[in-house]
Amino acid sequence: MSDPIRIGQLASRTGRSVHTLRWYEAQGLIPGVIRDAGGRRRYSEQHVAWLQFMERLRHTGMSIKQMREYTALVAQGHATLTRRQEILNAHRDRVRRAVEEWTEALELLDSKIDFYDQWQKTGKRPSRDFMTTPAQKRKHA
Amino acid sequence: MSDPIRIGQLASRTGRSVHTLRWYEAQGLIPGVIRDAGGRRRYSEQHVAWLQFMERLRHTGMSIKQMREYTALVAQGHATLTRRQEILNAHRDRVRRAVEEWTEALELLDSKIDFYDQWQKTGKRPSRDFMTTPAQKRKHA
DNA sequence: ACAGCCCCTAGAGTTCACTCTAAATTGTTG
DNA sequence: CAACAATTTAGAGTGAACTCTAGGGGCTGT
Repeated sequence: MSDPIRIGQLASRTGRSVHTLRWYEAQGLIPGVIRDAGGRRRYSEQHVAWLQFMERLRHTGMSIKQMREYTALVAQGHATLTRRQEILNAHRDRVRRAVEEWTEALELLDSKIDFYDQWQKTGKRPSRDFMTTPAQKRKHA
Repeated sequence: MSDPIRIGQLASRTGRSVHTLRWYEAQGLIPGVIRDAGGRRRYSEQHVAWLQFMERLRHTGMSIKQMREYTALVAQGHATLTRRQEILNAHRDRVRRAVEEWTEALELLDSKIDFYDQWQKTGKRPSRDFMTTPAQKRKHA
C-alpha cells in the first residue's frame, strides 16, 4: 500500500513524542507493530487512526489499564466482540455522567461569575452567593 | 452560631479523608482554619460549602496550583475581585471546551458501539468502521 | 488509671502517566 | 569513509495529587 511510517513520522502526525509512542507500545496500547530489517518499527496509516482513537479514550478519562485491556481484545480477534462492546458501553456511560457533571459545574461557574459582577457593580458583596444559597436545584420533575 | 466542626466530621461530610483535608490546608486550599485550646482545627459550615466548591473545581480539571491561587485571592479580600473573576472565567472556557470534546467523543463511542452491533448481527466486520470513515465532520459552515 | 477514640506533626510512600538519559546501532549523504 | 540523523534498548527521573506511617497528646467513660 502506502509507504511505511517511521516512529518519528508517527510522533509528529499524532502529536505524541517518540518516547511516548514506545512507552505506549510497551504498555500494550499499539497492536501489530512490525520491524524492518534493521529492527526499526514500521507503522501504517491504520496506526495513525488507532492512535487517534486511543487519544479520544485517554482524553475522556479512560485509564491506560483499561485501554490495554481493550487493545488486547482487539488483538485477539473476533471472539472478543462482546467484551469490547461492553468496555465501550461502560466508558460511554462514564463519559455521559461526566458531561452532566461538567455542565452543572458550568452553571455554578456562571452564577459565581455573575456574583462577582454584582459585587463589582454595587461595590458590596451580594448576599445571594452560591456558597450560602447553593443553587435552587429541584430534584423532582 | 452553630457548633464547631472537627476534622473527622468535616472529612465525612465532604467525602474526603482526614489526611487529605490536612494536606489541602497545607496546600493553601482552605482559608480561615482556626484552632481550639488544644491545637485542634475547628471548622464552620462555610468550610463545608467551600470544600464543595473546591470539589467542583477539582472535578472539572482545575489544578491544585490554580485552586491555591484562587484561595489566596479570596483570603486577601475585596481588592482581588477582578483577578478572581478572571480565573473563573478562564476555567469556564476550559470547561466549555471540554464539554464539547467529550460530547464529540460520545458520538464516536456511539458509532463504534453501533459498529460492534452490526458486526455481531451480520457475523462479518462492517466496512464503515469509524476508523476508516472518521465521521464526516465539515469544518466549513 | 487506663482503654479507646480523635486529634496533632513531619515526613515517607504510592500511583499514574509520562518524559528523559545513556549508550549503542542503522541508514543516508558528501 | 566519516559525519549525521534517526532509531534502538534498559532503565532512571518527574510532577501531580494524594495516601499513609510513626510517634505523640488529650478528653471521656468505667
